[in-house]
Amino acid sequence: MAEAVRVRFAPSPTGLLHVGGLRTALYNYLFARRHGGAFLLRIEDTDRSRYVPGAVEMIVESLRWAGLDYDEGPGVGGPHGPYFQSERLDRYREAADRLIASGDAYPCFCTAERLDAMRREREKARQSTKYDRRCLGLGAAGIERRRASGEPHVVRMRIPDERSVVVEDLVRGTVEFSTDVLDDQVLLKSDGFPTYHLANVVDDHLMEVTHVIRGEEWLSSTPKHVLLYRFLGWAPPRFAHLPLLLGKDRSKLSKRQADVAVSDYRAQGYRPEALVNFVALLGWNPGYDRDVFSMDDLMREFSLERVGKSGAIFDLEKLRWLQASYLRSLPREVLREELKPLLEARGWTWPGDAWLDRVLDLMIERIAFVREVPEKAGWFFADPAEHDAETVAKRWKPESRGLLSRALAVLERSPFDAGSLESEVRGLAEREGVAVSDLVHPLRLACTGMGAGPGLFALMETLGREACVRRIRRALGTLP
RNA sequence: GUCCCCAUCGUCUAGUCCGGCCUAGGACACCACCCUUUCAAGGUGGCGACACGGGUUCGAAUCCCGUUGGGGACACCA
Repeated sequence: MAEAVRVRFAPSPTGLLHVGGLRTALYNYLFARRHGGAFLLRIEDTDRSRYVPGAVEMIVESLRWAGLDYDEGPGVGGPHGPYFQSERLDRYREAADRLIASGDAYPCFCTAERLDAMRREREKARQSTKYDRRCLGLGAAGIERRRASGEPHVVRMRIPDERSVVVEDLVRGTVEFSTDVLDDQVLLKSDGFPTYHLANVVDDHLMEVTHVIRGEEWLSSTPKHVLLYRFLGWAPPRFAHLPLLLGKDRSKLSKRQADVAVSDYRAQGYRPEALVNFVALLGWNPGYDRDVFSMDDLMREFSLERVGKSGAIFDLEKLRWLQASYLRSLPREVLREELKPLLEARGWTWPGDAWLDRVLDLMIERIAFVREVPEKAGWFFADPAEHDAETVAKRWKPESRGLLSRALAVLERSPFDAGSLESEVRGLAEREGVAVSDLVHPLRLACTGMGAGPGLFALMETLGREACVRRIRRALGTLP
């Protein structure tokens, strides 16, 4: 119990970081931080055929963006390196040799073709498709001869007969497997690279990992790992298998069902705090009614005991809500600086920072992403190209034209602050004997081209007299 | 097919370990109302679930068994 907690996130560099991977990494990270332990990143690049150049950098970048800094791993080093499995081949080879020597593993010369044929046949006969152990009986001399002749081979673990293997899982409790459903797993491939199972066990031991926190898809291969620890004479780590993240159709979340890459969400403008908060709540809860958590809060509160067992659908609605609320909590300067390049990209200019802050103040309650300012309120920056047809149909009445031209006359002389504008317009409405809204709606339509948006008087003040007068004149000219 | 896991509102979930405090709580979404020049934001309220069947018990969302449903794993991929 006094041992220091060490956990790891161990992705394979086959593509972008997946939101499911982000959650796994997050739980590992939070668990480490909560217990004052270490969080390591290890790259499981043992399948050279699936290796994607640049994937490591993309994964690291996504983790960094999300605020998950690791204590040991690529780029930061550490006492248990290297942190790329492809650079640790000698360790796996050594472990495999030990297993062969103890009789817990054996070389296998069967070709992929033979294995295929065997599995097909067995499947037809409705038998288990486990390896038939043809190479288990090979004598030492035979093995040596075939090895010497350069015949390719793998190393398989020898699953003991008729035993049960118990996995004590921190989230699932005791799970029991019978060894006769376990296959003689390949540990070392013919190219000399280890499979996941061997590499994972060897590295977790060598890196002194105390808790293996990973997705539920690994639960069924855990008995093999437990056996490997036993064969090697090592104390196994504690296991915690997290419920899966599901797509809308309730199957394991994958591409095609939604955007799954962390970078997709980043590109759409989601805040890392929102994504992290959202994903943290998919499978974990604090035990009391609260759903907004900063990373610090999570570090303080997280515990594996409160991780659930059932899969959670990755449904974006709550993420959008979190996103909007995080956006509103951001300082104006941050929003402003993010907004500038978006405006520049459209060729729009503005009077200065203070003015931009006013725009932001008027828009902040109405957006979830900074990019929605130019998308929904471009009229702050450029005269509207047209007037929204639906609004025209709904708000532009026969008497609107006359009302608007009289309003124009008033506005040309009125002081242009929101308070004065409001009392002028209200005064006019009273003199005309109409409702304030009969003036407000046409004015909004003229000034913004739209039927919805920030309060009219504040918006007009921000726009300024010149722009408002120009737009009202233009509306008078184009509207029926 | 075999093995393993899971099962409370549409979604995320509390409650399940240690049965009564649960006429099942919260959040998102949705609906209504309030605020209001619009749209939001905010406030108030509403809609809405213990998969099913058997037990055990004075009493079961909670324990047991079964059924059904869903998911995962069964590669020289991780």
